[in-house]
Amino acid sequence: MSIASDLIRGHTETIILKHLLETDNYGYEINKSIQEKTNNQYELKEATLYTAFRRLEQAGHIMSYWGDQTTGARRRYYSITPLGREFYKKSIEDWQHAKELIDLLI
Amino acid sequence: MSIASDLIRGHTETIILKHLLETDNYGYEINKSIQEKTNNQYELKEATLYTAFRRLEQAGHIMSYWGDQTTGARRRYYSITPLGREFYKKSIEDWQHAKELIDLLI
DNA sequence: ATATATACCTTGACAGGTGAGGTATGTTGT
DNA sequence: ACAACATACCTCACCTGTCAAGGTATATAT
Repeated sequence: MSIASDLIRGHTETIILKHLLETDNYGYEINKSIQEKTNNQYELKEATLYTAFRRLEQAGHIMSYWGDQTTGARRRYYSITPLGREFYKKSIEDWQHAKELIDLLI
Repeated sequence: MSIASDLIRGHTETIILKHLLETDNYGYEINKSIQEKTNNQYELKEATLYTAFRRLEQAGHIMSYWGDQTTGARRRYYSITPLGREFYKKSIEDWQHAKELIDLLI
Protein backbone atom coordinates (compact mmCIF):
# COMPACT_ATOMS: atom_id res chain seq x y z
CA MET A 1 0.00 0.00 0.00
CA SER A 2 1.37 3.31 -1.08
CA ILE A 3 0.33 6.92 -0.60
CA ALA A 4 -1.35 9.30 -3.01
CA SER A 5 0.64 12.19 -4.46
CA ASP A 6 -1.99 14.67 -3.40
CA LEU A 7 -1.71 13.58 0.23
CA ILE A 8 2.06 13.89 0.34
CA ARG A 9 2.13 17.07 -1.71
CA GLY A 10 3.48 19.93 0.30
CA HIS A 11 5.42 17.64 2.64
CA THR A 12 8.31 16.88 0.32
CA GLU A 13 10.37 19.85 1.46
CA THR A 14 9.68 19.19 5.13
CA ILE A 15 10.73 15.56 4.73
CA ILE A 16 13.99 16.60 3.12
CA LEU A 17 14.73 19.23 5.76
CA LYS A 18 14.06 16.70 8.50
CA HIS A 19 16.81 14.52 7.05
CA LEU A 20 19.27 17.39 7.21
CA LEU A 21 18.63 18.51 10.78
CA GLU A 22 21.41 16.45 12.30
CA THR A 23 23.91 15.89 9.51
CA ASP A 24 24.49 16.93 5.93
CA ASN A 25 23.37 14.33 3.44
CA TYR A 26 22.96 13.71 -0.27
CA GLY A 27 19.91 12.95 -2.40
CA TYR A 28 20.26 9.28 -3.07
CA GLU A 29 20.93 8.49 0.57
CA ILE A 30 18.03 10.62 1.79
CA ASN A 31 15.68 8.76 -0.51
CA LYS A 32 16.95 5.37 0.62
CA SER A 33 16.46 6.47 4.21
CA ILE A 34 12.84 7.38 3.44
CA GLN A 35 12.26 3.95 1.95
CA GLU A 36 13.77 2.21 4.96
CA LYS A 37 11.84 4.28 7.48
CA THR A 38 8.55 3.52 5.75
CA ASN A 39 9.26 -0.13 5.03
CA ASN A 40 9.22 0.59 1.31
CA GLN A 41 5.76 2.08 1.52
CA TYR A 42 7.01 5.39 0.26
CA GLU A 43 9.78 6.91 -1.79
CA LEU A 44 10.30 10.24 -3.45
CA LYS A 45 10.43 10.09 -7.23
CA GLU A 46 13.81 11.33 -8.40
CA ALA A 47 12.33 14.23 -10.35
CA THR A 48 10.42 15.28 -7.26
CA LEU A 49 13.50 14.99 -5.09
CA TYR A 50 15.79 17.04 -7.26
CA THR A 51 13.29 19.76 -8.09
CA ALA A 52 12.64 20.08 -4.37
CA PHE A 53 16.37 20.52 -3.74
CA ARG A 54 16.40 23.33 -6.32
CA ARG A 55 13.44 25.06 -4.68
CA LEU A 56 14.92 24.75 -1.21
CA GLU A 57 18.29 26.10 -2.30
CA GLN A 58 16.61 28.91 -4.24
CA ALA A 59 14.70 29.84 -1.09
CA GLY A 60 17.86 29.79 1.03
CA HIS A 61 16.67 26.87 3.14
CA ILE A 62 19.58 24.62 2.18
CA MET A 63 23.06 24.96 0.69
CA SER A 64 24.94 22.42 -1.40
CA TYR A 65 28.50 21.33 -2.09
CA TRP A 66 30.15 18.48 -3.95
CA GLY A 67 31.55 15.65 -1.86
CA ASP A 68 35.18 14.64 -2.50
CA GLN A 69 34.65 11.02 -3.48
CA THR A 70 37.87 9.42 -4.62
CA THR A 71 35.90 6.46 -5.89
CA GLY A 72 32.34 5.83 -7.02
CA ALA A 73 29.80 8.30 -8.34
CA ARG A 74 30.01 11.94 -7.25
CA ARG A 75 27.65 13.14 -4.53
CA ARG A 76 26.13 16.54 -3.98
CA TYR A 77 25.73 17.12 -0.28
CA TYR A 78 23.10 19.41 1.20
CA SER A 79 23.26 21.41 4.41
CA ILE A 80 20.31 23.07 6.15
CA THR A 81 20.59 26.82 6.84
CA PRO A 82 19.27 28.70 9.91
CA LEU A 83 16.43 29.96 7.70
CA GLY A 84 15.75 26.36 6.73
CA ARG A 85 15.50 25.37 10.38
CA GLU A 86 12.97 28.10 11.00
CA PHE A 87 11.02 27.02 7.96
CA TYR A 88 11.08 23.42 9.15
CA LYS A 89 9.76 24.41 12.56
CA LYS A 90 6.99 26.42 10.99
CA SER A 91 6.10 23.56 8.65
CA ILE A 92 5.70 21.19 11.58
CA GLU A 93 3.35 23.63 13.28
CA ASP A 94 1.37 24.06 10.07
CA TRP A 95 1.09 20.32 9.76
CA GLN A 96 -0.19 19.87 13.33
CA HIS A 97 -2.76 22.53 12.66
CA ALA A 98 -3.77 21.14 9.26
CA LYS A 99 -4.16 17.66 10.73
CA GLU A 100 -6.66 18.96 13.26
CA LEU A 101 -8.67 20.84 10.68
CA ILE A 102 -8.75 17.93 8.27
CA ASP A 103 -9.79 15.49 11.00
CA LEU A 104 -12.55 17.92 11.87
CA LEU A 105 -13.79 18.10 8.31
CA ILE A 106 -13.65 14.59 6.97
CA MET B 1 -4.30 31.32 10.88
CA SER B 2 -5.24 29.57 7.70
CA ILE B 3 -4.08 26.41 5.96
CA ALA B 4 -1.89 25.98 2.92
CA SER B 5 -3.42 24.78 -0.35
CA ASP B 6 -0.85 22.05 -0.64
CA LEU B 7 -1.81 20.62 2.73
CA ILE B 8 -5.52 20.53 1.96
CA ARG B 9 -5.03 19.34 -1.61
CA GLY B 10 -6.55 15.95 -2.11
CA HIS B 11 -8.97 16.39 0.79
CA THR B 12 -11.47 18.60 -0.99
CA GLU B 13 -13.48 15.71 -2.37
CA THR B 14 -13.49 13.86 0.94
CA ILE B 15 -14.69 16.98 2.74
CA ILE B 16 -17.54 17.39 0.29
CA LEU B 17 -18.55 13.74 0.48
CA LYS B 18 -18.54 13.93 4.28
CA HIS B 19 -21.14 16.69 4.07
CA LEU B 20 -23.39 14.52 1.94
CA LEU B 21 -23.30 11.36 4.05
CA GLU B 22 -26.45 12.16 5.99
CA THR B 23 -28.45 14.51 3.78
CA ASP B 24 -28.34 15.99 0.33
CA ASN B 25 -26.96 19.50 0.27
CA TYR B 26 -25.94 22.32 -2.06
CA GLY B 27 -22.64 24.05 -2.67
CA TYR B 28 -23.10 27.34 -0.91
CA GLU B 29 -24.44 25.71 2.22
CA ILE B 30 -21.67 23.11 2.30
CA ASN B 31 -19.07 25.84 2.16
CA LYS B 32 -20.74 27.84 4.92
CA SER B 33 -20.82 24.69 7.02
CA ILE B 34 -17.06 24.26 6.51
CA GLN B 35 -16.45 27.82 7.65
CA GLU B 36 -18.57 27.35 10.76
CA LYS B 37 -16.98 24.03 11.69
CA THR B 38 -13.50 25.51 11.45
CA ASN B 39 -14.31 28.86 13.09
CA ASN B 40 -13.58 30.64 9.81
CA GLN B 41 -10.11 29.15 9.65
CA TYR B 42 -10.89 27.45 6.39
CA GLU B 43 -13.17 27.74 3.40
CA LEU B 44 -13.18 26.25 -0.05
CA LYS B 45 -12.65 28.74 -2.82
CA GLU B 46 -15.67 28.71 -5.12
CA ALA B 47 -13.71 27.63 -8.17
CA THR B 48 -12.25 24.75 -6.18
CA LEU B 49 -15.66 23.79 -4.85
CA TYR B 50 -17.43 23.70 -8.18
CA THR B 51 -14.65 21.95 -10.08
CA ALA B 52 -14.64 19.34 -7.34
CA PHE B 53 -18.39 18.82 -7.81
CA ARG B 54 -17.79 18.26 -11.53
CA ARG B 55 -15.07 15.72 -10.85
CA LEU B 56 -17.15 13.86 -8.28
CA GLU B 57 -20.18 13.71 -10.56
CA GLN B 58 -18.01 12.65 -13.51
CA ALA B 59 -16.63 9.82 -11.38
CA GLY B 60 -20.12 8.72 -10.30
CA HIS B 61 -19.51 9.58 -6.65
CA ILE B 62 -22.33 12.11 -6.47
CA MET B 63 -25.47 12.98 -8.44
CA SER B 64 -27.13 16.39 -8.77
CA TYR B 65 -30.58 17.88 -9.23
CA TRP B 66 -32.05 21.35 -9.13
CA GLY B 67 -34.00 22.32 -6.01
CA ASP B 68 -37.52 23.73 -6.50
CA GLN B 69 -37.02 27.12 -4.87
CA THR B 70 -40.11 29.31 -5.31
CA THR B 71 -38.12 32.27 -4.06
CA GLY B 72 -34.46 33.26 -3.87
CA ALA B 73 -31.59 31.98 -5.95
CA ARG B 74 -31.76 28.51 -7.46
CA ARG B 75 -29.83 25.72 -5.77
CA ARG B 76 -28.22 22.64 -7.22
CA TYR B 77 -28.43 19.82 -4.72
CA TYR B 78 -25.98 16.96 -4.57
CA SER B 79 -26.55 13.41 -3.44
CA ILE B 80 -23.86 10.85 -2.63
CA THR B 81 -24.00 7.53 -4.51
CA PRO B 82 -23.13 4.08 -3.15
CA LEU B 83 -19.88 4.30 -5.11
CA GLY B 84 -19.28 7.67 -3.45
CA ARG B 85 -19.73 6.11 -0.02
CA GLU B 86 -17.18 3.44 -0.82
CA PHE B 87 -14.80 6.09 -2.09
CA TYR B 88 -15.31 8.12 1.07
CA LYS B 89 -14.55 5.15 3.26
CA LYS B 90 -11.40 4.39 1.29
CA SER B 91 -10.31 8.04 1.48
CA ILE B 92 -10.58 7.99 5.27
CA GLU B 93 -8.41 4.90 5.42
CA ASP B 94 -5.88 6.46 3.05
CA TRP B 95 -5.79 9.54 5.24
CA GLN B 96 -5.17 7.59 8.43
CA HIS B 97 -2.35 5.79 6.70
CA ALA B 98 -0.88 8.93 5.18
CA LYS B 99 -0.94 10.68 8.55
CA GLU B 100 1.14 7.92 10.09
CA LEU B 101 3.69 7.96 7.30
CA ILE B 102 4.01 11.73 7.33
CA ASP B 103 4.40 11.83 11.10
CA LEU B 104 7.12 9.23 10.71
CA LEU B 105 8.97 11.25 8.10
CA ILE B 106 8.82 14.84 9.28
C1' DA C 1 -31.15 53.54 -5.73
C1' DT C 2 -27.48 50.86 -3.59
C1' DA C 3 -25.39 47.54 -1.02
C1' DT C 4 -25.34 43.00 0.72
C1' DA C 5 -26.47 38.16 0.88
C1' DT C 6 -27.64 34.15 -1.58
C1' DA C 7 -26.36 30.95 -5.25
C1' DC C 8 -24.51 29.44 -9.33
C1' DC C 9 -20.71 29.16 -13.11
C1' DT C 10 -16.19 29.41 -16.28
C1' DT C 11 -11.57 30.64 -17.85
C1' DG C 12 -6.65 31.03 -17.63
C1' DA C 13 -2.64 30.87 -14.89
C1' DC C 14 0.24 28.58 -11.56
C1' DA C 15 2.84 25.16 -8.90
C1' DG C 16 4.25 20.67 -7.44
C1' DG C 17 4.64 15.82 -8.75
C1' DT C 18 5.89 12.44 -12.26
C1' DG C 19 7.17 9.56 -16.43
C1' DA C 20 10.57 9.12 -19.43
C1' DG C 21 14.60 10.10 -20.85
C1' DG C 22 19.70 11.05 -20.19
C1' DT C 23 24.99 10.84 -18.13
C1' DA C 24 28.75 8.56 -15.57
C1' DT C 25 31.25 5.38 -12.26
C1' DG C 26 31.94 1.03 -9.71
C1' DT C 27 30.75 -3.80 -8.49
C1' DT C 28 29.07 -8.45 -9.15
C1' DG C 29 27.89 -12.58 -11.73
C1' DT C 30 28.79 -15.73 -15.58
C1' DA D 1 35.41 -10.16 -21.29
C1' DC D 2 30.89 -8.67 -20.94
C1' DA D 3 26.34 -7.92 -19.04
C1' DA D 4 23.66 -6.50 -15.48
C1' DC D 5 22.99 -3.96 -11.57
C1' DA D 6 23.74 -0.41 -8.05
C1' DT D 7 25.14 4.14 -7.10
C1' DA D 8 24.39 9.03 -8.07
C1' DC D 9 23.25 12.84 -10.52
C1' DC D 10 20.14 15.70 -13.84
C1' DT D 11 16.27 17.77 -17.13
C1' DC D 12 12.06 18.28 -19.91
C1' DA D 13 7.24 17.91 -21.01
C1' DC D 14 3.04 16.79 -19.15
C1' DC D 15 -0.85 16.30 -15.72
C1' DT D 16 -3.82 17.72 -12.08
C1' DG D 17 -5.89 20.46 -8.37
C1' DT D 18 -6.15 25.14 -6.63
C1' DC D 19 -7.22 29.88 -7.19
C1' DA D 20 -7.79 34.81 -8.82
C1' DA D 21 -10.75 37.13 -11.51
C1' DG D 22 -14.35 37.54 -13.95
C1' DG D 23 -19.42 36.70 -14.86
C1' DT D 24 -25.02 35.85 -14.12
C1' DA D 25 -29.37 36.19 -11.40
C1' DT D 26 -32.72 36.80 -7.39
C1' DA D 27 -34.19 38.77 -2.88
C1' DT D 28 -33.73 41.86 1.13
C1' DA D 29 -32.23 45.74 3.89
C1' DT D 30 -30.87 50.79 4.10
